Amino acid sequence: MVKKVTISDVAKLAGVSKSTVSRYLNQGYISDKNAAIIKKAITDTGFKSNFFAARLKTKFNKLIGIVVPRIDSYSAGQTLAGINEILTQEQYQSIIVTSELDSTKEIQAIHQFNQQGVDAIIVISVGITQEKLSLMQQYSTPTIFVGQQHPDLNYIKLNDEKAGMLLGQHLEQCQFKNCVYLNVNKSDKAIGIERCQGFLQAFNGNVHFINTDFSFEHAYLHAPEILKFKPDVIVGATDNIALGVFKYLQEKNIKIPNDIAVAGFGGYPVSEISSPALTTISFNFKLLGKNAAFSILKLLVGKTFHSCLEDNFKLLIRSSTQL
Amino acid sequence: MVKKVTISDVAKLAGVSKSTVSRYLNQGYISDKNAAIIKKAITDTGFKSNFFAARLKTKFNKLIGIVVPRIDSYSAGQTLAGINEILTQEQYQSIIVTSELDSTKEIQAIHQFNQQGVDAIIVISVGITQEKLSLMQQYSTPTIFVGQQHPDLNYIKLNDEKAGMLLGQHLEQCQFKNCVYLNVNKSDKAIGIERCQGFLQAFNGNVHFINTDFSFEHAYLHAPEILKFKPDVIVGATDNIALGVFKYLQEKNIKIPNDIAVAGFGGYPVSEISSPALTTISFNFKLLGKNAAFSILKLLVGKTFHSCLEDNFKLLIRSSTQL
DNA sequence: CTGTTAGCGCATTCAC
DNA sequence: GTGAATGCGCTAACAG
Repeated sequence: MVKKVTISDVAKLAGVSKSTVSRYLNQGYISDKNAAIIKKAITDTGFKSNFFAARLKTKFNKLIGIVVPRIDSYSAGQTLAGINEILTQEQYQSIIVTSELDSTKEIQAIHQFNQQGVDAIIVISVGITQEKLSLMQQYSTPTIFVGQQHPDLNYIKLNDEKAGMLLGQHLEQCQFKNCVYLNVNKSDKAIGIERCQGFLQAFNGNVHFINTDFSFEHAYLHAPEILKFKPDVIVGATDNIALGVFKYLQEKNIKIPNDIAVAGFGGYPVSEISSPALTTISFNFKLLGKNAAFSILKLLVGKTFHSCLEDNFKLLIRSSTQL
Repeated sequence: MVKKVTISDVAKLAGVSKSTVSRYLNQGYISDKNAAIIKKAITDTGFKSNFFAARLKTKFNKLIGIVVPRIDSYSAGQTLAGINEILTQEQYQSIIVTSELDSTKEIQAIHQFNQQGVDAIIVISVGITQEKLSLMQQYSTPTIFVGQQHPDLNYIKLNDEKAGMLLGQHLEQCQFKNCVYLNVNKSDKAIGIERCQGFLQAFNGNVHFINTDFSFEHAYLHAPEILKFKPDVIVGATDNIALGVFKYLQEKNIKIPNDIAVAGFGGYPVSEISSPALTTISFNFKLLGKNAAFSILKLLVGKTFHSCLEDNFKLLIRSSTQL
């Protein structure tokens, strides 16, 4: 068992002082000769800087806390991948905590990260509450909210309202008249309200609402209620919701789109495989994640950051709405 | 900005020594009187224990390093969710690093975690190499490999050989005679070799091999090569691979399963939505993740841990192989 | 450009 | 039970 190799070991091997090694590590001035020697010593010893020790000294740790609703969802995975791509290339690391779609847990996580002294926090939020706003006033750790917006917060999110309009327009053009919209809880303002309102602005037919959670299963189980409204089109607030309905309709031998059309939001890859393929608004979550990471890095170096709504999405018209 | 309040500030306010405060923080023996005083002093000052300082000292920090091939894949997401569920309830935190399916990066990550002084490491591995084996001998941080096996390592994985046999048996029973097996690189021993060999043990027809990476796109693009073999059944080493072929076959108007049957491994939810639904071996990745977390916690408290192959999977016979 | 000297904030002996 | 002393591994002055 090899014991941990510290900066002293490297210094000893290289025949220089610890500080010189430290300088090498932190772009200080050192001679080319020593740089080469140290470099070799580092690879020979397998040294890796202990960031906890570094942190203790510098108060700057290259550590980002990330709060995410769930880790096993497509959108979260994509967003995290985007964040991770940027953070990694900037040598940052991240600690991920899941909120399990629970606002209280989200708050706890933010709290915790602040105490632990991460450099910054990215919150993929399930909704902004009053409690969260006052929490943010207490703390000074740079924090950015992803997916939800509020004027008092740093945020970056997709323009859900516009996305909703985009799909609404399409279904309006298809001349559908009677829609069932499977929504999510309104505490998720972005999806539950903005997206939906955008849709209503563009779609002129009747719209009935049914509430679901985010899951495929829930949508599937509650699908029977939908048919009471005799819709000609069903919209899921996410692709998973839409596909849950899909499964039900197929089992009932109801033809899509001939009997009932279906559309969703998300652009999950699975929407392409379903048969018929699902019309959806395809969001670029990975890019959203990248931009969130870029933004937090800006904030971290004291640059100003402007909260924004992104347009990284497009309407994919597929067979599930085309006769 | 608020000035940093340290344990000394608390001690001063409480009129005791730093050690006493430290003891209060770490369930050491202190008088009830002092405990009360310190408690008050802590809330008054708004003191938060500096996690990094504590860690530097104790070397035991409830922090687990996780290496994962990609964060935006179904299997990784599920496994991480399982790991996370257990770790969270035990108050552990995790740092996740992606290897991008690259063995070299996986090694770097292991290296880094060792040096950073995480308590333990979980590696969702892309394959065991000689270099990795010798690396593990150098370090003493409890480490467990998930998804790949080697007698010299702590590992936990699904029994890929058995899974391969299970699907092989089914296709044999269906009396298919000419199979194209879309495999992955053999450096992934679990999927590239074990799973495949299990299949070959049970399936008696001809088998032609084509190599793919893990992606839907790659499989789709290389699908034309498959038809040269005029197969009656196509097997993807993962569901994504199978579904990439799916898309191609559908575009070519080749009927599944009538013209060619298709099957995969994984049990990704999307396999249920495809049309026809995909016959697959459904793995319980979440349970695998949970068990990995349980195992690492055992290792952490010095209990013995036995590497094992798990049978958390089942054959889902669906329309893609049933005439 | 480099080595020496101090701590960062905390946990942990060890005396008392 | 409690306080003084001692580093954890590293960075940051400070001379040289």
